[in-house]
Amino acid sequence: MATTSKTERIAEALRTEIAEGRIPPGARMPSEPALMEQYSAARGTVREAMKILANDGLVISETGLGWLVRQYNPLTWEPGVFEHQGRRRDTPNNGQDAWAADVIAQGRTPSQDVQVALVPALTVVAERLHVDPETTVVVRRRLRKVDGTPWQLADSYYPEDVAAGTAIMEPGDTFVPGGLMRSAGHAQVRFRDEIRARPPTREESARLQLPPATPIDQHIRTGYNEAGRPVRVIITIAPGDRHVIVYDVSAK
Amino acid sequence: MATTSKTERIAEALRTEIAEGRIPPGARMPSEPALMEQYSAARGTVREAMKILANDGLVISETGLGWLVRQYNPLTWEPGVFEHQGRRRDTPNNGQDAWAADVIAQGRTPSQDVQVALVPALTVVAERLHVDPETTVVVRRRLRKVDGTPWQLADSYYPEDVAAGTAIMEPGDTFVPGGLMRSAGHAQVRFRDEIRARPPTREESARLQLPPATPIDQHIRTGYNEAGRPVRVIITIAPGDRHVIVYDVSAK
DNA sequence: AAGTGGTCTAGACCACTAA
DNA sequence: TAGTGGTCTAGACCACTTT
Repeated sequence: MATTSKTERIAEALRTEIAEGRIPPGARMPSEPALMEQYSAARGTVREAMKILANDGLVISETGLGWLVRQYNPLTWEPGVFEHQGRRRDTPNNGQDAWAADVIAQGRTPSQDVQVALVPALTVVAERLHVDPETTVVVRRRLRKVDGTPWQLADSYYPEDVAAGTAIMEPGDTFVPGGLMRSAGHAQVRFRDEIRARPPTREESARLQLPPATPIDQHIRTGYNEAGRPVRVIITIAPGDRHVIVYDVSAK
Repeated sequence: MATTSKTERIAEALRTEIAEGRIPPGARMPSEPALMEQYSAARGTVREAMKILANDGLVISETGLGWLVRQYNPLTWEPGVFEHQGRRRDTPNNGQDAWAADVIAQGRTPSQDVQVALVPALTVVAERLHVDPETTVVVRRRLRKVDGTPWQLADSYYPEDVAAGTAIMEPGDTFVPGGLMRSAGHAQVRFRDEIRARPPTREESARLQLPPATPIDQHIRTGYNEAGRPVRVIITIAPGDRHVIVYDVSAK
C-alpha cells in the first residue's frame, strides 16, 4: 500500500490539475485558506503539500501574491571545441566570445561581469591542473547574463605561469580574436568535460538568483595543450531551468 | 541585510558543523529535542531547518533512526561513440554492453532489467525521430543497477520499421557483438546529445529509489544513420548522486 | 484595507528502530 | 520500552502585494 497521507493526497490532486493544464503555467494556485476549506485540512498540512510541489519544480511562491505554476524556457548551450578557437561554426562574432555569439543566435541579449583574481587552488582545481592544493592560481570569474538576468557562472582557472603577463590577467570583458589561450601560446588540443547534477550551494543560489529547488549542472572542462599538460580548468554552473547542454558527436 | 530567521540561523549553524567535518558523512545529527533545547526553538522550527539542509542534499532522515549526514560516491559514465559500435576503447567486453564493461572497469558489478514494448511516441521522442506524435514506436526500457542498487534508467526508442524483425525486439539482456543497430542495418554515424538537470518525476524517483532532493540529469541521445535519418533516441535518467557524465573532446 | 504567504509556537498521536 | 522522526491540528503575528 502506498503511503497516502493527507499531505500526499492534496499534493497529488494539485499535481494532476497542473499536469492536465487546468492551472496553466504562470497562473495562480488556489490560496491556502481556499485549500484548507476544500480539503478540510490545517494550514500546515496545505503548506506541506505546496512545498512538495515546489520541490518538484512545479510551483513557486511569491510573497503577498500567492503560489504560481512555474514555466521553463531553457536556452541551448553547446560547449563545442570551436569556442576555444575563438570562432564558431555558423555565426560571425564581432567582438564577442563564443557564448555571447551563441546567445545572440538564439535571439537574446548577452552580457557578462568579469573579475580576475589570484587564489589558492581548491582541491577540485588542483587535481585537474596537476598542481599541489593551495598553490596560487589565476581565476577569471564570469557571471553571464541573458536579457539582464543571471544565466550561468563560468570560472576559469590557470596555472600562474600560463596566465602571467598575458591578456588573461586583464579584468573586464576582454575579447581576443583567436582566443585567449592561443594568444598566450597555449593552444588546447584536447578537452575532458565532466558533468554532474547537484543542488546549488547557498552562494551559487544567491549569485544566480535561483528559485528554490532549482538543480544545477556542474560542468568542468579541463583543457590540455599539445604537450598533454592541463593549462586551464573551467567550472561552469548551469541552472537546469535555463540550460540545455548540447554535444554533437561524430563517429568518424 | 540578509534574511536571518531563526530557521535560517539554525540551518546555517548546522551547515557549518557539517562543512567543517565536526559531523562527518554518515554520522547522526543531534536529535530534534536536543536541537529544540540548544536553540530554544519549537519542534516545527527545528524541522524546518533540517528540511533546508535536506533540500541542499546535505542530510537525509531515516525514520526511527535520526537525521544522517549524506555521502556521495558517483561513478563516471562516458557516453562516447564507441558504445554504439559495440566495442570500447580499452576494455574487452565479453558478452556485456559498453555500459556494463565501463562499470566493471570501475570495480563494481552491473546488472540490468530490460523490457520491450510498442508505445505511442511522446512529443519529445516524436520530434527527434521526425515522426508524428502518437505514431507507434518501439521502446526498450532498461533499469540499470550497480551492485544491486538502481543506478540509471535508459529507454531507447526506435521507429517501428527500423526495429521490426531484428534483435532489438527481443526482451531480456541481449548482447549483439558489433551493436544492435549495426546488426539491424542502421549503423549510426552522428549523435546529438542534450543534457539538462531537473528534479525527478514521482515515477523516476520511485523506480530509482532516490533519496529526497536528489536532482537528475536527463540525457537525450539522438543517433543518425549515413543518410542523415534519426534512427534511435535514448533517454537516460542519471541521478546526480551517482553519476559523473564525461566527454572527451578532441580539437582535431 | 484586505488578502497573500512566511515564521513561530505548543501540543498531540503515530510508525519505525534500537536496546 | 524508550527514543527517533512523520503527520496533523490550532492559533498567533508578521511583511508584502494589490485594490
